[in-house]
Amino acid sequence: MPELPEVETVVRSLAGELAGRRVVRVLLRERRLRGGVARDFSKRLEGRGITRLARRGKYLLAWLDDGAVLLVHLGMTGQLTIAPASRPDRVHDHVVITLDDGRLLTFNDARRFGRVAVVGGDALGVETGEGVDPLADAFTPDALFGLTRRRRTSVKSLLMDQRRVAGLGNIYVNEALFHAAIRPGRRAGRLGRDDCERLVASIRLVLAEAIQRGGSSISDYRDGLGRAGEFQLSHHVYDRARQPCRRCATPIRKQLHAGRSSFYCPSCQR
DNA sequence: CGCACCCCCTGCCGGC
DNA sequence: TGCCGGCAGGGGGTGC
Repeated sequence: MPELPEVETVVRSLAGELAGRRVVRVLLRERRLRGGVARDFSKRLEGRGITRLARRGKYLLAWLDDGAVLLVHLGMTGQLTIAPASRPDRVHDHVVITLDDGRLLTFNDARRFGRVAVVGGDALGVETGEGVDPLADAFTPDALFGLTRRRRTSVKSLLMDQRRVAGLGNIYVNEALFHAAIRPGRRAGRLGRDDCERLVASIRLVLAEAIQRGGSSISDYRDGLGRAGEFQLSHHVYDRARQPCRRCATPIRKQLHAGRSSFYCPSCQR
């Protein structure tokens, strides 16, 4: 599921609900999430106030009033939702946080690839990585051009490497490369400045539209209030193998790159 | 450095 | 109908 637009949508849907709230109680029902949940997770959260929400790459950050940060990564199937106290228990509800207004903030994750942790504010960089956020001002054509120099890897692999660019996953890389008319398998080092200019603009545009439509709900994704997104209806290539290109009607091709499916139009993309 | 493979886990879908 | 293999938006590790 969740790439930058989905995490951003969760952040936006929860920001007003959580800012100023206090954590009353934490019920940790499953510690076997990615990396394992630390023993003191609940203790570091209980009694703390939540000051504000933010996003870094695919991480959701909730700043606490002691300077620490609750960090949530949704993995593939994670959902972080707020609901009335009357919400019944569901399968895969791994963390249930009771807030001071009685509502429940719940982390549900069928596959348990997600991660929750409380970390010191100064450890954020180490925990979340330092890749440039593609919506940040620092993500310029020059910056991307620099990242690609002397890189023999594919442009798709490079863009999905969270240590370099933080937030893009399989859906939005494929969509952005289609918009920029660049094939996923192109060697990063062979991109020209003009390619990087188009690619930065395409990434920004695709992400902005996706956020506007509330993200892509392929199957599991929901925002913080439980609502599905709609951007999957606007996909041009992702999960459209053998279907006609929306621009030229050529069948969309599916191909494996480093174990992940790539989708592209062999006519529009070069 | 780059990549081909593993792993982690559940759920769903299509084929037989 | 039921079973089984393959695949899925995530990341991490190893060995070549």
